[in-house]
Amino acid sequence: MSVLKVEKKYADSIVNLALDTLKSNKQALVFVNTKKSAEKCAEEIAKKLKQTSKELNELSSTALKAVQKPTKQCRRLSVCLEKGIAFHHASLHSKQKELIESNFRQGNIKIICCTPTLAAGLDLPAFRAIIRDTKRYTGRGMTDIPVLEYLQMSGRAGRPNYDTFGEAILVSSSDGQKDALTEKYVQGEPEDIYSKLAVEPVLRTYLLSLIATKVIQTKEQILSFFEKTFWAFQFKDLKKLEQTIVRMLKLLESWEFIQYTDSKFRATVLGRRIAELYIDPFTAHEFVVALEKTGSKVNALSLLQLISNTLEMRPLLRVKLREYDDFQEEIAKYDESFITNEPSMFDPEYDVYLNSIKTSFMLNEWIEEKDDDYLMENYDVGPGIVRMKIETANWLLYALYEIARIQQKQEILKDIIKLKFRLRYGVKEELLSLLKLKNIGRVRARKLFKANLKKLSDLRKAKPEFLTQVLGSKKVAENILEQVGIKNETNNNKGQLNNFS
DNA sequence: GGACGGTGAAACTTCAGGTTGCCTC
DNA sequence: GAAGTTTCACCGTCC
Repeated sequence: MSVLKVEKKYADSIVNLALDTLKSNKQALVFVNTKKSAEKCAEEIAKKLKQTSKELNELSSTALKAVQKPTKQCRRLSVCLEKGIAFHHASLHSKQKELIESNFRQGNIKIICCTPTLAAGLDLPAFRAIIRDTKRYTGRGMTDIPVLEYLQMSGRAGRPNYDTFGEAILVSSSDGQKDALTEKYVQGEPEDIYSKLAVEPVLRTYLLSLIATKVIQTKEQILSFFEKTFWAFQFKDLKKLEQTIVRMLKLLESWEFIQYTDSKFRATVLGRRIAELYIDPFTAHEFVVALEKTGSKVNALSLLQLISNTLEMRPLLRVKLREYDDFQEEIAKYDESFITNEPSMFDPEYDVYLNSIKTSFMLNEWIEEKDDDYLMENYDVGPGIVRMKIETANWLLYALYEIARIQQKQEILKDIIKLKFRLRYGVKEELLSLLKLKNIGRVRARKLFKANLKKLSDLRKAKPEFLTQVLGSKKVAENILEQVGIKNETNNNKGQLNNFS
């Protein structure tokens, strides 16, 4: 085995490795364990570099403009990109992530400092994979990452079409640690894979799904089906397995998602729909209970908190220590809005409840048209996470809509649809009618509204020059006029247009 | 004496991630 | 566990 010599110009060995990689005109991925570390690491490397280019300047400014109002995260990224260095983690806007990935493939970006996002799935090979951290925070303090994950990361080294080999570098801080890391990761065996079927949310979801699709109907069929799974193979204790399944079946029955008649389990109408929606039956049950409770007294925040308090929305935004008192006060203030039961302050679930409140507040600010910069400053949440939460929330709202429809809760349906639209576009209710137009999002709609163009009929009467001035683009203005013009002529979708306003 | 500002050490706080899932209302 | 952030004690300066 040959020894790699790297010039120790700086105290930071990652910086040295990065510079060495650049010197040999290669690319590297640096894996670290927090988002903050990824950003810091990229900055440290970028600081040591002088050269930049026209392409990089353009890249830097494109990344900065990925969202309407750049966040501090966007600015940091932009500075790094000027030197051909990037960081990559889940908080980045998907546009920025794609930009980084494609420019790394093209060779414009030389080094990416990243969290494990880039380790799995995405095919983004580099000559070097530098693994700085092998420990990560997991609820119970710092723990070693699994060997499997180390293999994922080191597997990024070596580009099939460019290099005949690659280098995976595991960084240690002492000789003692070096030996321990070598033994555990380099020479160690990956962990066994465990079935996830035993996890209750997964089990109850599949159980309901199998019954709903009539794959299994009798108790015997159900047991024999699960006996053939990997879970049973691993778990071995069939008696206990049976107990768990029976308990789940009782639960699904008590929630009225399945019925037991003529020795057969059958899904109810509601149960079948829930299986199709693919949400956790527990979440569905929470929704059913909430709908029973509310009547028609709901607002956007009520619904947002209801869906935020589900397993599907996790991981939730975390209430930080210094925010603790604030959020407790907020709960008291908005108490009437919240449909879900507040756990006791001594209940371990209480923190989760507070987190659900924070998450729903963030989403509520989004539909009050707060921008990414504001959300970053006030909720410490990046554009990428915001979009992810919105998408999940949208899916859950659709599920809630379907459950409300089946349960004949007509009065709430309109509220849910309205909220879905507001969430998707991030707007107040007053903009909804303008959003029916293509090429009009939250920003342009707000511009139009401010210019007193509040309805489609206002747009029809507007002068093209004025519209151009308001929107700042002649092309968009013409396009909008065309859209309202066409709608005017066909004259058959007035009902649809007014549906949500 | 007291307000103010700078400094560094101690104390405190925080920490990864789309498994995919729905449909266009 | 380690990096980043806040708090706090201490000191010197100025009014």
